[in-house]
Amino acid sequence: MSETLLAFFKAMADESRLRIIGLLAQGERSVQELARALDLKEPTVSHHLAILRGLGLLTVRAEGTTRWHVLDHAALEGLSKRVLQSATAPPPRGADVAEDKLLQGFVDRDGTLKQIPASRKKRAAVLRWLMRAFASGRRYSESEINTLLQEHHWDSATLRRELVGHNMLARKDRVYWRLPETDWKSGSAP
Amino acid sequence: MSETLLAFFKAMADESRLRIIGLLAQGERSVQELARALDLKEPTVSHHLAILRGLGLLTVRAEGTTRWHVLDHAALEGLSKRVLQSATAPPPRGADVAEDKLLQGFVDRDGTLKQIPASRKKRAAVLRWLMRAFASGRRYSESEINTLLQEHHWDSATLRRELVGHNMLARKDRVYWRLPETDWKSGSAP
DNA sequence: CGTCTAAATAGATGCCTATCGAAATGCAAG
DNA sequence: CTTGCATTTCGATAGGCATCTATTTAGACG
Repeated sequence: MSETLLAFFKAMADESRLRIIGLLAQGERSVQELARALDLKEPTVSHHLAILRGLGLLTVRAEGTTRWHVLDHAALEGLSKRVLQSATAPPPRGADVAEDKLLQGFVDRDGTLKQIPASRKKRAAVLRWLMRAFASGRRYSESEINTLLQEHHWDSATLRRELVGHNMLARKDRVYWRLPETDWKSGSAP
Repeated sequence: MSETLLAFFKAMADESRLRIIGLLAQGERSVQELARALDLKEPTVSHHLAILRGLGLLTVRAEGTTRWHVLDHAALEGLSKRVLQSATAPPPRGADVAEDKLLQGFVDRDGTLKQIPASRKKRAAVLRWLMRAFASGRRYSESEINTLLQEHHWDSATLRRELVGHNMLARKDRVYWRLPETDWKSGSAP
């Protein structure tokens, strides 16, 4: 998934390949034609075409010894849409593998917390996930905290109390801040 | 325009920067935090942040000596949309500067030919633009020609005849092919 | 002003890859 | 089978860029 993202951007991050895409969007072209149009040698063009083929962006048709390449508009559009969606997606879930499955039960794909888990262990996992919204070293007002939490669940007050109870957030006066992750184990039950 | 496109893809074509974007999508982070999270040195992170700032993707807030960076979601989404639109756009008009203005009067943004120009000079310009759909060296059946032309105008028959009359397409039996551009000047009136 | 910390800049190094020439492959035609 | 052409594969080179160390700038605090 994420590999495709990187691969896609790397493929598009080259001027020659962008120009090739432009030409192949207009119609079929042979390697020769492309080489002449771009002022490159055939091996170079072949190299670029291989990369674009690897992403499934091209359709090839052999006619004798020459190969006619053309852009697969649908493939490009599809790939782009998927890439953009994941690139501009709202707060993504963690890269952890262990917790991820657990979270999928309680967190919607758009980042909405469907329900606050009753089980202490599961609740802790969800709270850890919520902590991704808070940077360490920064101080937050209570209203800031609520705004951030409400993006995931309506009951920001409960979540805020839970976070403090699990030693993930600390509070003094009306100011909150993130505690180091090493403290999170020794939570006193709320 | 096209520079922005390349710059955007180059900026996104790096794993470290993608991870930085991921982190800054969740909330504010300092350079230190990012360096620790990514296992990189501060100068490296600083370098990446400068590139992302250059594209206007980040918002920075100074607090003492530390700078809190955060992703500007709107900017990313806007840039992405624009980039994708131009990357997946239908048959683009020429890179010529001279003809381009002329074409804008007859060709819609989506590539539809609104009207076949009556003036011979303007008609020739439009026909030249249509020829971008045809590769040299390839042979086309009449139905292929019609299919390609109908993407731009319903009256493919007239367009086909005009293209032959202007020495842009040649015809023998029922097969058509593109003529070299040097022939296009000496058109015998249809 | 001197010191401490956070970040930016400068300069050096190493990896990745776009590009090329040369050689190999594949296909068509005599 | 041999010849010829279009393309791919191979190996080498060079330029770009991510990353590092070392240094400089800038703010906070006494």
